[in-house]
Amino acid sequence: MPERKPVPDPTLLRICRYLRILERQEANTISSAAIADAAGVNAAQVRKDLSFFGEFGQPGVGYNVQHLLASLKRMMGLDREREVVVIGAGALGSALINYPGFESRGFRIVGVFDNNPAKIGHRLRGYEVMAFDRLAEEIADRNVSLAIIAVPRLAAQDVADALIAAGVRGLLNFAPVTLRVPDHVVVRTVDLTLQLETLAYHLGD
Amino acid sequence: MPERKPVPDPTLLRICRYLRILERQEANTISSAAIADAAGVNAAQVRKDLSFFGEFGQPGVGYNVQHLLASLKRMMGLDREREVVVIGAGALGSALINYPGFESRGFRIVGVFDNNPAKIGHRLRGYEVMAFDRLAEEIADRNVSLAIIAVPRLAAQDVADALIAAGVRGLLNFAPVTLRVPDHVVVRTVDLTLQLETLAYHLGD
DNA sequence: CAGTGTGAAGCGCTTCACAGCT
DNA sequence: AGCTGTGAAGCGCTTCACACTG
Repeated sequence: MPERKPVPDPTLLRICRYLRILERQEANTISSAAIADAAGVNAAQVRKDLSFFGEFGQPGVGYNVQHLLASLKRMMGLDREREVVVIGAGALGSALINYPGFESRGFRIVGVFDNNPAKIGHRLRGYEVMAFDRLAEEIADRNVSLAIIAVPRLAAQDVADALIAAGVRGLLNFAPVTLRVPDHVVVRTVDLTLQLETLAYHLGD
Repeated sequence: MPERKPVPDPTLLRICRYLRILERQEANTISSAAIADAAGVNAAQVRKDLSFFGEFGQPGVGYNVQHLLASLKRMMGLDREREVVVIGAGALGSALINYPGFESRGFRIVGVFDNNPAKIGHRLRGYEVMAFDRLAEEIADRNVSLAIIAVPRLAAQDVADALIAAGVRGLLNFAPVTLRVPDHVVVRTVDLTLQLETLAYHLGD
């Protein structure tokens, strides 16, 4: 039996933050109020979020940290390793390749691709940079379902199309463009400049 | 007369995306439907978003691209340069320093800081890496109001505190932690792993 | 007529408030 | 008493629908 109601996206993002908080926790038990405080949200929000996945707490006591952690990881699909490929071996791709947060959360980078002949074949932080024409092969061989797109804006849609054709079902896109993908593919776009721009707005003049 | 109603945050983010779309536009005129299509949103949404800042369109015709572009840039506070400092000269900070999207949108990096003695004094992509103890001085001298935090999680809050004490009012935070800041400071946290984790959820098994 | 601007309806997330459990 | 789980209220963003305009 899968989940009854679709889980709101904001809830998913917060759950991941709760995971971080739980991992840093020393005590055996934690209350929704404590999680909420650490995450900067309302305590009812925390309980509501958790309720999408089941009942984990003990009234009058709180949540067992280890139990909650394990349960949430499983529900979020984070209880196993996942293979990821990175497309684009420029400055950003290079930084992402050994971003510690990926490995430590079970995302294993199994391939780095670029179409710049000057980069192909060379090693980048321990990974051999491969040409685009090996994309489909590697993705199929290694059962990759997630990809990180760190290529220039104009190349992003083509790269996305190729990845999807090769069987990738989730894209983390760093190019400042709205990618068109079929329904069965999920895209998250992280636009680094966008965030700075909204900060500029809030500064006023 | 400033804005009447507070502009919703989702609207601000979308307006920035509309800016991108308008910049790539060749025609003189564009309709809300065309903008909406390019941005992947509803046309009414586009019109409503724009209406927070004024009336820019001509019924039966659409919007004058150049006029709308200039108006939105002004309203978003993006019609001038802004000085930014980057804290953390690791892989991520290094990638951000010459991320082309920043410069091209008027964000000028005027200082790079790190507390690693092995890095201080060295040049990184054209910038001299400075020690933390020069933070306050540089920020004051150069009238910096925005900062990018690209340091490890445990250092992020201290760095934020120092930046705020030095007068910075906007923080773009890449550390996976909820920063505590006073009301007059705005924080945007970009958590790279978070996005990947929600993708894992959507993959199902 | 094609397309904007907007009041009003719709919808979904957040917060409240409290019953119920330990 | 303390804290969870949740129906219901609250609130804000999104979408609709249409009067209005060139």
